[in-house]
Amino acid sequence: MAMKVGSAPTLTSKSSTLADDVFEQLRASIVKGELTPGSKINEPQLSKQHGISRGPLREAIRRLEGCKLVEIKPNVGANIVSLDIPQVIEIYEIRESLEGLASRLAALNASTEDCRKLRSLLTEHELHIHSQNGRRYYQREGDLDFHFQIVQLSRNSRLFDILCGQLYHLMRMYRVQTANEPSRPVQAFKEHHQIVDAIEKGDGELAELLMNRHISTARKALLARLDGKPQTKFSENVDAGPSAHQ
Amino acid sequence: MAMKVGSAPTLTSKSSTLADDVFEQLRASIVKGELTPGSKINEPQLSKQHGISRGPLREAIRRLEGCKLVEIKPNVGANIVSLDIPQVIEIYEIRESLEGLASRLAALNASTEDCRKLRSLLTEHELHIHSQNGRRYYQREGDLDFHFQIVQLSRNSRLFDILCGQLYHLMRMYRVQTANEPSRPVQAFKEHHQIVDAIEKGDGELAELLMNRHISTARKALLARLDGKPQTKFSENVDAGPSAHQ
DNA sequence: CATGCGTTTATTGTCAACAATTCTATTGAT
DNA sequence: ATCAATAGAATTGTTGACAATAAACGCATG
Repeated sequence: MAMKVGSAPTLTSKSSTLADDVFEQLRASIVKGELTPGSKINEPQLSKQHGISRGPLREAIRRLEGCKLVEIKPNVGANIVSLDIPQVIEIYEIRESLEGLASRLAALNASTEDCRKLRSLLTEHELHIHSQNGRRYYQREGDLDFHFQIVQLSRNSRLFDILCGQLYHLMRMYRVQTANEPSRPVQAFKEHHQIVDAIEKGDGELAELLMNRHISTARKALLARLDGKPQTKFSENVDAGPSAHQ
Repeated sequence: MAMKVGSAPTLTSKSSTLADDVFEQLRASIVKGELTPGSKINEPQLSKQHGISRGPLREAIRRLEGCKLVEIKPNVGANIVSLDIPQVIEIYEIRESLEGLASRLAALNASTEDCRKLRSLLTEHELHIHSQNGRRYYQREGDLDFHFQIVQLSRNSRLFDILCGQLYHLMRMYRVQTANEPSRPVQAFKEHHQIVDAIEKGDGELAELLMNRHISTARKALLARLDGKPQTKFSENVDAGPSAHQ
């Protein structure tokens, strides 16, 4: 089996509980697609793989349920969630509203130093836009990194929880599922800069409007694809076979 | 009869697990204020009170954590969340965005039958607005019932989860804490009707605008109170004394 | 009298075993 | 051969006990 499921937070870490550790590991595995969407969670198997008992594992699963990464049916078990396009569109609708709000608040709160960091993040992304190998990675993660920063600047902790604690993980998961890098990198990059422009000026309403448009564009692209391929359900292999990889 | 969000599932209920049952009970207790905000959760005590073991109880607590109704610190325990005014303002900001979205979507989706139900709900509320005893109840629960219906009509399941699964419970909790019925019942009532007007016409943008204003008004009222009383932290008695209620 | 330290107690974290339910597959009948 | 019923296996739900950590207490000491 793969020894290193999540990265390495295992340095004499005492202050965290087993349930919390395995929760983060499982969340990473789900988002990366190592746990295939739609597949069933086998508690005895998973507990053995992670070297823990079923007690903490079940608590971790309950946390995953809270993040909407698994769905639990009583007396049946938990399944890794599988997003279809209509559901992703729902998420985009919510992102549109909430990140618009975040941008407006960010424009009111951001210091000049904050804006400088945003710019540097964007210029860093620009370096990777035209390199082919960096393209795949930075178009996926980098985009969400930018949005992550905006949400932080809003200084609304609950807004942060909803977006960064739930929706962004689902977005990453979806993008890994479909191997879907944003289809319009250079245009999105320009829009990011325009949003920072508005934030820099402290123009909250403009920042909100631009962010709304920015996300709305992506949503409409997805909607167009939905009309094209009427029924695209990912990962029909709802199999949790033992030792799928080895 | 107004549909309740999570009412009695106790009819020969076989298909639910102990953890789920006690989760709903605890959520109700927290929202009603029977479990005082800020107080600590004692697992042995609670498990005895509910006649279950600590295993399912801990799973229930983990679900409560997902709803942001308790906060868990490793090796220390879980505390009932205590909302101060800035946090409630954060929630209002999010509601403003999300319920605006919900109203816009509702305007696109609502059938004439849906609108009729909305109207009947409002007329039912009107009956109770002028009766003194009904005032307290319907101004609290009735208001959220209306918003609940709007969210349902949006047909965005994830939006429903966020608002009705998290934020509304926190709102109820806060209103119970402060014994705070909305301060402007008749004006709010009018605004509700205007929102239904817009939904009936299928005017999504207007519905969104009106809902935004509607919630923004409440938020600003809260903000004014914040400036008046600079530091209002509810329930300073962060005590988990034995038999706190009796 | 306050303070720091060691002990005691209580609570949380974890585990392994048991009970209850669901899934699977074999058997038998039509 | 198809379907139903049933027996078996596997998985989930639940429990009580044990270990580890944090809180509470007493005591000695400066």
